Amino acid sequence: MSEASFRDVILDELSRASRKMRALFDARVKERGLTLSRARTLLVLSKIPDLTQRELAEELDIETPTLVRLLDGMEKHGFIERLSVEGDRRAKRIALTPYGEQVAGEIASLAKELRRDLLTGVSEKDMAAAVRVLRTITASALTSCRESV
Amino acid sequence: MSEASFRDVILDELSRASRKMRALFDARVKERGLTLSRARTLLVLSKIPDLTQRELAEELDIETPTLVRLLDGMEKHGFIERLSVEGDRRAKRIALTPYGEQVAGEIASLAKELRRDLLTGVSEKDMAAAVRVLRTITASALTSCRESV
DNA sequence: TATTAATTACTAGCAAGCTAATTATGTTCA
DNA sequence: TGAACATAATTAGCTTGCTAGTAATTAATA
Repeated sequence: MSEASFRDVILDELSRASRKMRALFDARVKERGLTLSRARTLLVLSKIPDLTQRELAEELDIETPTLVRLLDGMEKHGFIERLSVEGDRRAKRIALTPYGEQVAGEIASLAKELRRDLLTGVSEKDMAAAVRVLRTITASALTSCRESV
Repeated sequence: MSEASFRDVILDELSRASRKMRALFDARVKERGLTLSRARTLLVLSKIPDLTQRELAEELDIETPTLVRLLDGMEKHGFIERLSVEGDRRAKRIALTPYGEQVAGEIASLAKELRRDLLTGVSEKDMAAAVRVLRTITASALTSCRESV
């Protein structure tokens, strides 16, 4: 029947799924001052302490200016602190506050719940294929971007 | 080796791929005043003329306030016009300008190029699986969202 | 050592996306 | 008819994301 090929729709489906996922998670956690990005950040920070902003941005795969504003919000909400780095007065290391630590603890189960809600019925095989495709897209985007420089 | 399960990383990979795709396309077309969202909008408008904003938002699967600002920008760049709807003074129908029409024509090949660059090496089978997964995520997000209301 | 390079975080400015609330207009129905 | 309800576009306010450019500091090198 008259369905467009997967190739034709996949990029659209990609951004759609990404938006819907974010909207759902954000709606669930907004009362605590959380968002998907803040949750991701808290998770990373609880696993790898004492990252500088540069390192944290790399870990999250976002640009440093994006992180600056993300951290501004998180600092305002009392999740994190910016601390100085001895030996480099330019850098700041990001530390969880006790409150941030506590919230980070709760996020693990929220993330689990999100995965359960969004991925039930998805076979392990499809999941593997999807991850392959997503990684290809990411890698190719990077390559194409560099070529045009 | 010690890689996290696909289930654990897929949502992260999803938002990453989406961001990289957008960044690449935006970088490619920014000189013409285009963006990925504007391009998508132009494509829809060239296929289905005379949509109202409400209908267009539905077609694009975005909220109407998001569309308002999207159209503001596109109007400013001369891609589209807001025209009145006879019989309903609340509504506006969106029309391509001649220039918008011309740009819409160019977008088809830009989209093709994007798909080529991002999806080479991806098997049709993986593509199908990925689309299945993405649609499941989108549908489940909608369901979960409605449940919590 | 002094100058040049690179690096770190930041600001500014833009666009996209969301929700909530508003205004104007249409529709329904008592 | 009038009152209540529904709908279309908008505004306001928030977050995320990007690029480009800046100030301060550090590293490298002539």
